Amino acid sequence: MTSLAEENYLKAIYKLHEKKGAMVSTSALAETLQINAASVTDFIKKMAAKKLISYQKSKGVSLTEQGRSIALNIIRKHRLWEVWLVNNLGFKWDEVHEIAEQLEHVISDELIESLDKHLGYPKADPHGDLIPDAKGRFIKNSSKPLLECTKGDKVKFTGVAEHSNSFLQYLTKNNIKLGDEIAVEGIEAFDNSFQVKINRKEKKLLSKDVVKNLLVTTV
Amino acid sequence: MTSLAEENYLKAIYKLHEKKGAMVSTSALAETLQINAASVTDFIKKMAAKKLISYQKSKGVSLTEQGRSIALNIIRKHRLWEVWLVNNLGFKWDEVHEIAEQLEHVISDELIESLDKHLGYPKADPHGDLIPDAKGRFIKNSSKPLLECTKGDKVKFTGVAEHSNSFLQYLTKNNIKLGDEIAVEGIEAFDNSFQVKINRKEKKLLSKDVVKNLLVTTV
DNA sequence: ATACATAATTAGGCTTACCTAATTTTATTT
DNA sequence: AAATAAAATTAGGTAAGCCTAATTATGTAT
Repeated sequence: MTSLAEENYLKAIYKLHEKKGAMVSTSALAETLQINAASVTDFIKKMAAKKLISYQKSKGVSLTEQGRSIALNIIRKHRLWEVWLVNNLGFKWDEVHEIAEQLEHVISDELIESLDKHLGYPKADPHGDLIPDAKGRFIKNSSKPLLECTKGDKVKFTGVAEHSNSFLQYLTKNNIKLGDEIAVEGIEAFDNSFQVKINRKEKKLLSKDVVKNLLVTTV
Repeated sequence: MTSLAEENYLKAIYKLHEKKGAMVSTSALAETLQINAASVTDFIKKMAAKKLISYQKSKGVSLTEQGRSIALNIIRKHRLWEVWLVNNLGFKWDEVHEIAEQLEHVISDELIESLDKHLGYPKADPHGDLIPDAKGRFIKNSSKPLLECTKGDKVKFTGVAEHSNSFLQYLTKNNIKLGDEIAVEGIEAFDNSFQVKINRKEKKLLSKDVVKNLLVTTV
């Protein structure tokens, strides 16, 4: 059995590894989990003893196969619940994170497989994050930040690299939604702001902070 | 905030009070929660200090208004989740209890109100147990055990007084479902078994153990 | 009313998951 | 390379929620 705390550590380690690569530091974990670094050191030693992670003193941790598999299962559950909350219960994409943080810890394979089926086996959550299958496999996609595009590119908005409410609400307020077509009409060299046209209609100016967090796929 | 343990104690106290009336004993709580009596004594003292229950040493506990309100909220959530699991995810009525035991502790008023709406404001769960509203109020119904009926009565099966899997599966196996009409055609004085006719078609013999756990409403 | 059985409580302990303060290790400057 | 800053660890401690064993109440039968 894996405790609630262990599940949260595994998820945090997975996400930090995904973002920064290599070993995950004690302080990074402490920061994301909002737990004192001393407590983290303590806890990761116990997790290493259980073979959930491998731990090199003062160097950081990484997931074992077992740990990675559990982490992906939590992420799978989190994202499926988010789909349900948005598609079936009518929540907005900036309202579902906290609730899914609780629902992801409910234990029942039958439940999660039924939910997956009920939702029609979605491939991504409401933020465009991919949903791993029951065996922890992703259907790889090829999205990249809009920032990496050049003038003349025509792409589809398929995900966000930043999940804060303020960013999600900015997009909502500006009527930018997953699936929208984005045409890059110009890039300001000075501040990297993008002049774009959304869905062949609306012209918009997007700041660098925005374009680096919009993930897009070439159509 | 109310901890998981507190929520489980409150729910157990509520149910024991409902079944047996009056004060709930330490040993009854220990038995239902599968926790040592000494631990229960300890815990109820802390709950009494928080005004969740009132506790008379060596006499037992009862819920305060606050405790009752929390207990009813947990029960509300449990039953709404059961409805969802059966109606939307395709689970059987004997498969939902454990999952709902976990889901009932998820905290979000918005979630539970959206769920209630999504389900069409159901009045009862898949076992016929009434669902309290957000303020902890029930729409009282007038069901009674089939055992209390007499020959010639024609009633509707609206709930079960026993929630064990073996009983629920017995009913499923014998094709007896909520909403069925039951006509009492005869009662055997010796063993209190009932000769009934279900939905004006099937004749069935039901033992006393069965009829005392079938809750029915006069049509 | 006394003896006995059952229920409840007290006392002392354990584990999990956190904390602070002090110390050691690692990385960065100068 | 020494000094300093930052990160990580160790040591000792706490609260929640459980445990066992021992003791004290309560209820029942004679």
